[in-house]
Amino acid sequence: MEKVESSYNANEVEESVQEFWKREDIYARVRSLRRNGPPFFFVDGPPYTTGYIHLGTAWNKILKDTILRFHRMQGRHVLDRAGYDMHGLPIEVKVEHALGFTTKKDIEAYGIGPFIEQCREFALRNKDIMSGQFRRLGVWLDFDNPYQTLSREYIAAAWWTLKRAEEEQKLEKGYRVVNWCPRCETAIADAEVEYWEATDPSIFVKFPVEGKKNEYLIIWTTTPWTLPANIAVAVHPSFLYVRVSAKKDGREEFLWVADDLAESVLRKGRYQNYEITERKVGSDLVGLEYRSPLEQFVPIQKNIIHRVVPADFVTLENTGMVHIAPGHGWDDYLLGLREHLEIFCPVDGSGHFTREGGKYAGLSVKDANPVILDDLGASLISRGEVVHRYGHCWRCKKPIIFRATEQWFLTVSDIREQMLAQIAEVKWFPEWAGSARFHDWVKEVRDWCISRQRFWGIPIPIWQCPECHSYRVMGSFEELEALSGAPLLDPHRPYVDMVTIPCPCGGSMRRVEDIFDVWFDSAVASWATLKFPGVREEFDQYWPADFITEGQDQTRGWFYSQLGASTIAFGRAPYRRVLMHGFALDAEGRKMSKSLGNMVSPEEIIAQFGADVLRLYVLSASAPWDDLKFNQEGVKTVNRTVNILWNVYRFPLPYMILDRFTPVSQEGLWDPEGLSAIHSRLSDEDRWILSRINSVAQEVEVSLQDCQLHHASRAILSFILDDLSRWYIQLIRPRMWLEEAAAEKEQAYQCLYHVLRRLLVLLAPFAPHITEKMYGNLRLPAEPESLHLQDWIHPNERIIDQELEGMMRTVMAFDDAVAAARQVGRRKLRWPVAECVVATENPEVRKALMHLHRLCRLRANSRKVNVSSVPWDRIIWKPVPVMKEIGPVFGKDAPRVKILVEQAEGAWLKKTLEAEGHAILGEQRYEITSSQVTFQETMPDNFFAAPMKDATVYVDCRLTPELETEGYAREIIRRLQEMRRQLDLRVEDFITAEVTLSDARVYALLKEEWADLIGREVRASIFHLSLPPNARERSWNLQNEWDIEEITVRTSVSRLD
RNA sequence: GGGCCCGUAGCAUAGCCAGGUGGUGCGCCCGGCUGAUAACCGGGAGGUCGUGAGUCCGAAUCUCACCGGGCCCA
Repeated sequence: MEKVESSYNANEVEESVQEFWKREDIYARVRSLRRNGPPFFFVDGPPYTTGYIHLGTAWNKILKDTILRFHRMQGRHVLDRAGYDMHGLPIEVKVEHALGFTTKKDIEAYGIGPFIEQCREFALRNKDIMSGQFRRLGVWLDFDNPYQTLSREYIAAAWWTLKRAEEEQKLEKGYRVVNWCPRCETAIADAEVEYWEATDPSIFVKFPVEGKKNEYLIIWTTTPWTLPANIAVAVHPSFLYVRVSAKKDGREEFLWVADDLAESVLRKGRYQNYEITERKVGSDLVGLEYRSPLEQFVPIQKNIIHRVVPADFVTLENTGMVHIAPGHGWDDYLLGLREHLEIFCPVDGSGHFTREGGKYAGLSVKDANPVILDDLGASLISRGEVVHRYGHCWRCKKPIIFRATEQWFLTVSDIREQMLAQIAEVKWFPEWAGSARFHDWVKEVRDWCISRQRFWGIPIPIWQCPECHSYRVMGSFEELEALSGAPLLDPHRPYVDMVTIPCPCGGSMRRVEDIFDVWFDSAVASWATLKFPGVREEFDQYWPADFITEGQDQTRGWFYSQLGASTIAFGRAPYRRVLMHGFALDAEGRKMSKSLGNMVSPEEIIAQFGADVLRLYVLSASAPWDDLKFNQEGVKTVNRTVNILWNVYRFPLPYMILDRFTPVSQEGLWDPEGLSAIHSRLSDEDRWILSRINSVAQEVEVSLQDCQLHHASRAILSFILDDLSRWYIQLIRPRMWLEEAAAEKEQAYQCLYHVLRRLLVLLAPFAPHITEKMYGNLRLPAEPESLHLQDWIHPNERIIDQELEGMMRTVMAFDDAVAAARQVGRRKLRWPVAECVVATENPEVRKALMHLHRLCRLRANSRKVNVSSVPWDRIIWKPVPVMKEIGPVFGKDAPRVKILVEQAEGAWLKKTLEAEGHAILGEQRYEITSSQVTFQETMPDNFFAAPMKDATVYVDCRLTPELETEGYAREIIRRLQEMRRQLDLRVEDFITAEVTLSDARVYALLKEEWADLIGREVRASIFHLSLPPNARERSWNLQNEWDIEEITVRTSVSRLD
């Protein structure tokens, strides 16, 4: 053990600890220590390699690290491989930007090979940056050997999984409407669409009914560019529709529209008046044919037979008639299949009209909008704008469109029920994350479009013959190499695209050009991280995962993608327990985002307070599943508590070292059970703190098992602050100062050491640096070098004494009340008082105060602490006449009665009235009743009161010469100690000192009994107490003059060598 | 528009599932302590428990509606 001179400096402590971990390879040693323990298979949700971490990312890893450290200490062999998500559009977009590209054509011109090399380099570089940031948080995952979605072994797992899907007949090629990003020129999954408000045209258009003059169907749309692809109009079969005759600009028209909406539609179209000429339910309109208003601009439209079709999804909004373009909408597409409509999609991958788009060919859909509006001419009966939520590509943030294209799907809608059943098998924290939230999401799943028309990703291992159109799925590189007869050097594009397979039909199979949706990458993480299918043993031994934890946004993301892929491949969920955590928000409860400029960087907080404080803050500030509102004050508060912990730790060290203290040990190892032999001989406060540390251990253990990290961390923080620092340390300080060897001092050392060692174990998962630093200094030479090589210590329930803890709570309350009463009586705590009386009717309070009498006297600095029943018999009850009652009863005698009441003996009168309801006063024998008197409680002179729970505390603040003397003595001692400190003396140094008093009376009081004691207390070998004329003239190291209760005191101190 | 979660003093939170005087921390004001000291302790003020209705003898807690925030979806 060594003294710790400096106060807590987070970065100094943490840097030295991290350096120590690195130098001694502690993480590897911990892994090797737990190698043979029961396995705990954790899968790290892979962060995307953006190159920076934000508060939410930090929180995520801190949660993981704390839980994993807890399990390691319990002896579990924790599989803790970190993971990174390294493919996909965000990186492509970054690289495109760096190269100044705007379209896919630019990339193709540049060359896919060089392009993906840049992507790879970007991902690898950022992975390393992020690993460094995670390490600085104290996170112990295997960052030296993370799973990486771009690695060969990882890609092998993805290929294997697709083959499994094919075997299970869950892989399907389909011509379907998908979310499409025109900028990225690729399909994107439902999970990749972000919705926010956007302004679009809002138009009402009339479609001429075939064979009728001036008769029209009216539809509404926000996407004019889909009108060239219109095939049908949908009506609700049971809605009522009307044909109205309306006039505009003198011309009569017949318009079909839903009955309830007719008026608003006609007003929008500025029709002067209208008249209903016919009514029909929707089903009777079905089959009605109409023509496209754009047929002169889109020739193909002339050949299409447009008709009215029924659909349940039609609502009574706008016109009640819905424009259907099966090539441009999901509902439209499904309806098209059912009604055998043509799937017409005249828009290409970049969002431009094809030749089929007629006049609009070459225009982007956005640019086509105004042209189409012009071309509609009189068919456009109203145009406006609408602000609505619209989908955008979550990678490039551009608005998406819907396009019917050929894509590859996993038909997860087939296994919906199976997935729902698996969700119920998983243990969710909190429970509703699974039973409500995830369940509701999976209930609605559609088939998963896994193909993307991009470059940087896992190539989809499907080879197809351009001649006979048959295709084969490659389940492994070996399979491909065997069939193609060529080695596969890199499974990425463009290298893999060069590999061809001979087709039985005589053709040459080529790979389809698509890559996987990146969600498919991470979906296979739980087996890819075990190097499955390349290696089989670990998978058999560990899979499925014991635990994963991610943010609530991952419900639709990783929780789902893993479940889908795993249910297909293995028929079950790939995880057993899932903690869904919240989002990091700013102090106003808003989402942190770059555009709002309210991002909090973990690095800033670490620079100021250190990683341990950040960890404890995020873990204690809110329940893991609630959103975390970041609050700087909260961080400061945690920092204060950590600082106190440091002070609590360094305070006893000088004394322990001075006394050559050695903790109880067995074979050189500290013995956690070592105090049991002397437990019954320990003082109350010792047994209490031992009980408390076990109670806290119990709470921490139970809370951690239940993912209640906030409860666990708060219990520890409050133990440090309230129990250890504010109470136990204060109580045992006098014992530490004893000069001679004494059992009570030794016991205080033992107990404090025990509590600190236990606390370190509890706190290690939460704050791994500071605890490691403290452990390094407290450990015995034969013990492991690192705290993290120690086992978790389970609470010892035999040591927990609920009754004692309850009694101590009462004493703490008493302590507060005494301080309050003293404050009223203006008597400082340093000045002893003669007596404290606690008036109570609560037997528990009485028992606590009697039982812990010594502590009460010590804390109150009182000669006596007595317990009384209520009312305290020295309370003076001053009778106060109630004239409103007395007046009417006694009439003109009232003044006389008033005086009699005021002069009556209060205690007697109160007791009599309470017992009999009336009392007789004076020679005239006036009969007084309860309602005519109230009693004012007054205390004996010099007593001051303060309330505590179920009791009142009375403190006698009167000074006697004896008390006064001690008070002055304490004041002088304190100032001499202050001077020792100013001189920077060590605890063991001796001094010579002189105290000169301006007041002869006080001098006389002190001289007699206190001079020696003052000298001893301040470790003065030579000590003089004097009056001014007698002060010795000599030179001192330090001289001070003080004003103590109106007496001038000169103190002089020199160090004695 | 739908699902889930959250809304308690200036700020952050406990209590809510199993209804019965609303706790705690920070900040603020006042005081104290000083052999942990660029620390620490006590006291005080401060609350329509988002709003409104309902159930009940009794609602922060249960129910419904609405408002605000978050995540997800359409």
